[in-house]
Amino acid sequence: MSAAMTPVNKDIENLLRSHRLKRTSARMEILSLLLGSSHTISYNDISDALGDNFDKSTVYRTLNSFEEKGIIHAVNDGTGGIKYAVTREEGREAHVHFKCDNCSQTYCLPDTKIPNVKAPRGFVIKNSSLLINGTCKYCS
Amino acid sequence: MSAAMTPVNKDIENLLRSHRLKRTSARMEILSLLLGSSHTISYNDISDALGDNFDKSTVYRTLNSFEEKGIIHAVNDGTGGIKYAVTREEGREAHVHFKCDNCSQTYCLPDTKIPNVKAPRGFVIKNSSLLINGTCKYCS
DNA sequence: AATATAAATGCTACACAATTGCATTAATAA
DNA sequence: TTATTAATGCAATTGTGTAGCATTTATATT
Ligand SMILES: [Mn+2]
Ligand SMILES: [Mn+2]
Ligand SMILES: [Zn+2]
Ligand SMILES: [Zn+2]
Repeated sequence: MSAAMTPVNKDIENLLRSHRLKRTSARMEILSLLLGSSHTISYNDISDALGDNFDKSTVYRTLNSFEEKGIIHAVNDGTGGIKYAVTREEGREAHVHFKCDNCSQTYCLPDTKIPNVKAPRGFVIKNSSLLINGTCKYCS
Repeated sequence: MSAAMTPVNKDIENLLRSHRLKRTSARMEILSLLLGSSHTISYNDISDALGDNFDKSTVYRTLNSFEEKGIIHAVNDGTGGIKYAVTREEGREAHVHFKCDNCSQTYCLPDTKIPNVKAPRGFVIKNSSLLINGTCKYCS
């Protein structure tokens, strides 16, 4: 409570304030996890990392709030259960996600954009998501 | 039971026999639904169409059998719950799926192939799935 | 046609992800 | 400091899918 605030904490507070979200410890800790992760994380990852400090519904509601505000985005890698990652500048455009068959982590590839495809007559494209499976750079 | 067999039923029987699956009424009816559908269908679609003639586990197991044999393929359109479609000749290659925001049906686009993407160094691609959202040709 | 065998089915229970209503508590504004 | 509003915890509930096991059925064999 009285310890000097780390820059990271300041960043998180600003992020919350800029989206008009109250600064609660659940949000601070969950957002901190998300910001510090190189890959997408699930409810279970959060639950494991934070113990049972927060109720399941709080965690899910927190993730939903972040997503509504655009702070994070959801990734469905087909393993049942949604994963999330912070949306960084380069990743605002629709980017590819990569699921490693070996370590089963799912990564944002913010610089790998989804190519345009031409749908058949009558199909109007709004947006698209591309999931790649394979071996990630840490496993190959 | 004694009515003349329709050609469609013969097709279905042959399909089952060619994959060494026993001809049961669950399989006949579920495969008939799948063959007759222009879009992917879910467990719930099957359950609605067939009433409670078949147990939930039978339906799921039937779908899993069909998928293992390659008769159908699974599509995850992010709505929670897997959908299935018969794999037709043109669709054996990885093709795009289209989820309509209006009618919320999900379609195979067997002629729209998934473009190759170049992943960052170290990421080895095995396969990929591309889901497009928008308005389908029946809704536009 | 009767029988044997292996597979499919129905039932029940369970697993897991996620959501909801509601009373309580905490964060911010005034 | 108080009032207001939003967030939280808890318990129950929903939704999707799986699993064990006794029973039934499809098919091959006699
Ligand atoms: Mn991403
Ligand atoms: Mn398809
Ligand atoms: Zn990996
Ligand atoms: Zn439509």
